[in-house]
Amino acid sequence: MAWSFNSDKAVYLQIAERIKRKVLSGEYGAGSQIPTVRQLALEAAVNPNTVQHAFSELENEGIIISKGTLGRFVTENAEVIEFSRRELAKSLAKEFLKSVNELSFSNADAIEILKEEAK
Amino acid sequence: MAWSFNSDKAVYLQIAERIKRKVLSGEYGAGSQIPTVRQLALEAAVNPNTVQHAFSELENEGIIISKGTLGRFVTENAEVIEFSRRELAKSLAKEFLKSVNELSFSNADAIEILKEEAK
Amino acid sequence: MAWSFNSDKAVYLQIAERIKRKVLSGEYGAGSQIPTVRQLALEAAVNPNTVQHAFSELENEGIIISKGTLGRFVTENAEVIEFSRRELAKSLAKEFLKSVNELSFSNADAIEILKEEAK
Amino acid sequence: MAWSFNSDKAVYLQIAERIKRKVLSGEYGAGSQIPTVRQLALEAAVNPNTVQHAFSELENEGIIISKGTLGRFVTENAEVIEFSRRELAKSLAKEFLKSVNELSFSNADAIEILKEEAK
DNA sequence: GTGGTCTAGACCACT
DNA sequence: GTGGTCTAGACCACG
Repeated sequence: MAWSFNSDKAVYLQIAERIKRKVLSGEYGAGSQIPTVRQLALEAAVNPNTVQHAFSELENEGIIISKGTLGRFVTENAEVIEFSRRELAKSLAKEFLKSVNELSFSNADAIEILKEEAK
Repeated sequence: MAWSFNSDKAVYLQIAERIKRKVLSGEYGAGSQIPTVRQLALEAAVNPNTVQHAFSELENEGIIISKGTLGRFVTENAEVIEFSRRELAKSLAKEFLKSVNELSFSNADAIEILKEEAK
Repeated sequence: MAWSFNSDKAVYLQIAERIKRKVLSGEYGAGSQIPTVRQLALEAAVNPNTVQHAFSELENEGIIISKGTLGRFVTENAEVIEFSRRELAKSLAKEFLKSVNELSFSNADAIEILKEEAK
Repeated sequence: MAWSFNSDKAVYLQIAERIKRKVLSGEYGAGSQIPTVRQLALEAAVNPNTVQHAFSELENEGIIISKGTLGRFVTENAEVIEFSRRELAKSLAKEFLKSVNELSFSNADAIEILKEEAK
């Protein structure tokens, strides 16, 4: 379970983010079904509408697809997933850069430090 | 003010983290005085004991030094600050690596992506 | 006023559609402010959330932009508007084709009929 | 059955329109019998008088013919059907033109767009 | 049962 | 005041 929310981002965005990561990491494989609105609402202890809102975001990105009464599924379009995967990685990279820049490290420093850690 | 706490880490560690960043980023310069326990407790809307606990952590790392009744000050030992700065950057790098690894990117991929974003 | 809703499409989509047409037709010029959520909700006699939902759609398309407490504005990006304008025209053309096809007219017939009417 | 009515046109005209389309599209072939007033009234969940009114319209156009106690039938006069079919197509063309004109497209643009979609 | 839509009403921050 | 978020609860259609 372990649904904990950070207070400074909208809950529905945090839910969307988690689902997204599960999809992009492959935990939810292409074409596989996603837990229902009501299930997730129960687990996360939020209103079903909030989960609905989260799913809307992911549908806009094309990551998940609603098949009406059959439930929601991960898209089978590998390109969409690949694109989102790369975009997410890029945004993580930007975040990392921003953080180390605030510590007065240059971008070149950041790359050096990362290389060191990557060994 | 905007003090918001993430629910999955102890609050006192989160407070320590923030102060630490301010020191390492230079916002609180070497030798400069740090706001009092009461001030910070008020801003963060937490118990003064919690702030006290946060300070203990930073004192253990040698980043801040208590001068008794005069208050607390950022260490003037540049080496300590430099060391912590680098340690923090390393841990950020580790986090970044961990995140992108979860997206099925290799460390080499991570470095490539970072280089791309660093431009 | 005259807000009448068709029963076979979601109300929020019908609201979005109307706003969209006003933008694409130039009635709401680029950069101009759009009526507030509450105003439209009042005029249309629907819940503010429904209007909010409508606006979300248009924001996803990039047609309108929220400036937080200042209100919502038509995008100043002429390309986005031009693109949407053309897309809408295309979908109207498709609808027209579909309708006349159901009357057993060929696409060539449709073009002939249109040319006749266009004089 | 899914009979849904638009709120801005008289219901009897909407019913007439639907029956007319079924005739002109060939779903109701020349000379074939048309469902009874009662059947249609039931399906559409409206008062039989409303359906009666709709039939009157179609009789005036000569599209359907009442054979007293035997019921109502689609005219076998091919010219009448052909004429109505063309008139309906024309009015659809006018509607299409009007819509795209409102989007600031010229009639020539409309024809271009239609040709593009007709491929 | 499922997703989808809508209402009524509340609270928050201030792009 | 504004947009934004969230809750509680309802109804609908059936992908």
